[in-house]
Amino acid sequence: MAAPAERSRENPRRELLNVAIDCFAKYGYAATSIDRIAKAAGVTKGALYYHFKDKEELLLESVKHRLGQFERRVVQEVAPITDPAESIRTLGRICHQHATKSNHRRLIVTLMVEALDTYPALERVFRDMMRRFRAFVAQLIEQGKQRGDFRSDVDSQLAAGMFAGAVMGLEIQYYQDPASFDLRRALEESCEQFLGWLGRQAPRARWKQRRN
Amino acid sequence: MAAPAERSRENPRRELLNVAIDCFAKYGYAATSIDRIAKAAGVTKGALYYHFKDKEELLLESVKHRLGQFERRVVQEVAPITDPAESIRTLGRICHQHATKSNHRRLIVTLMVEALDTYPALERVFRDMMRRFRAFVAQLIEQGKQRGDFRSDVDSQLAAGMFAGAVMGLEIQYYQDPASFDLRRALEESCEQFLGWLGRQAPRARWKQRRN
DNA sequence: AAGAACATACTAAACGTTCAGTATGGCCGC
DNA sequence: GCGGCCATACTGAACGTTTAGTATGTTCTT
Repeated sequence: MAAPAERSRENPRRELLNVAIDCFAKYGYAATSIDRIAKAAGVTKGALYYHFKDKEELLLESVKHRLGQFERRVVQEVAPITDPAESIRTLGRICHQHATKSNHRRLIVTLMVEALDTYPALERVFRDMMRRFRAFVAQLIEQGKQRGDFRSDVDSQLAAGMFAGAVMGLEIQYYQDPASFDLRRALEESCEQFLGWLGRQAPRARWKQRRN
Repeated sequence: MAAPAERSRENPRRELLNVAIDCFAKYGYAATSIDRIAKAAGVTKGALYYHFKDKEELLLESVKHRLGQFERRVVQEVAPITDPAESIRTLGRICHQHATKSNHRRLIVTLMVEALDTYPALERVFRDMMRRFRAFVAQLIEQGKQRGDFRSDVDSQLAAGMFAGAVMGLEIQYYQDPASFDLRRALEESCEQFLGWLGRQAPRARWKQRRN
């Protein structure tokens, strides 16, 4: 047997989960049939049901796996940084990596939208995740305020939501049109825009001497 | 006839399309069965297949309807405005309205994500739409540059993508967690952040005298 | 009475899930 | 070193359900 065979035979469950993650990230939940995962893994449906209770278990484990990896990575990379602005930039870079070099972010974004009003369990997982994410960013912003780096008149929670939104929206445009959308530059500039906004003086009574 | 019956009996096709739009916007394409639309409309499948060829025709008409309305509304409201900054703000307000008072934006965002690598026809529709949207915003930014309102050292196309991304990302967070996410404020602040960024002097060599 | 506007009843395919059976590899007494 | 013994890791077929789509019957309108 020349071996078109398959991957490392040790821990086949993990192997199947990886294939499932790829499928869910690319096609979403509904459009990923058990057969599709099986075919992609070079096995039959039975193999999947040997290792997993049902399709939902596959899904939830996929999500928890990628979500956990992403969040651990964020905490681990941001924790040692003392400058909040640099923390924000690092966050942007991690998201970029996990949106291009791996499919962490794509899995999250895709399933998060699909879950809306459709898969309550998933919906809760992602809602909680987003709340954690916003709380994490908000705390970074609070640090920046206390250091005097950031304006004190911004709502940290709101600002965190704005950051999270920018990242997600850019990612979606990239997934949808990678040929004509430069995710790296967009994310970098968005970070700088965000930091510039946080760093400026309270911008009241701007635009006084307007031309029109 | 006292008539608890149903909506305006005139143009039942339009009626059914409206119901379909609501379902697609809320549940997406795959999770919306023909029976679900029929039940929501108070009819049976027969009625739907009498007026529409198949599910895909229903979908494409739904999308084109809402997309057309949205784009016409944008052009119509923005056209008479001479100040590009005010145009951007208006764009933000329209998106807010179409994300909260109606389901235009939700339909677009939901189906756009679901279509990724799954429904090629839909994918094209949305990819083209996003390109038009970015081109439209980019042109507003160009105007601002020529008026001297905006910095000339930003890539208009890139900036347009950043704006589009911010809007989408905020909307998703709102759909997912309306109780704890204030879309109006987030959109307003994001517009101001964006305009502030466009309006400032070229921000080179900032952060020279840093504390840390 | 005839056609438009449906409802009802059905077909066919896809899909998730179950299950009986099989191949393979390690282990253990002998 | 070999045959029984068992666990792991599957295969392949079948079942029940869901769902898009169709065929045909029914009612209302004019």
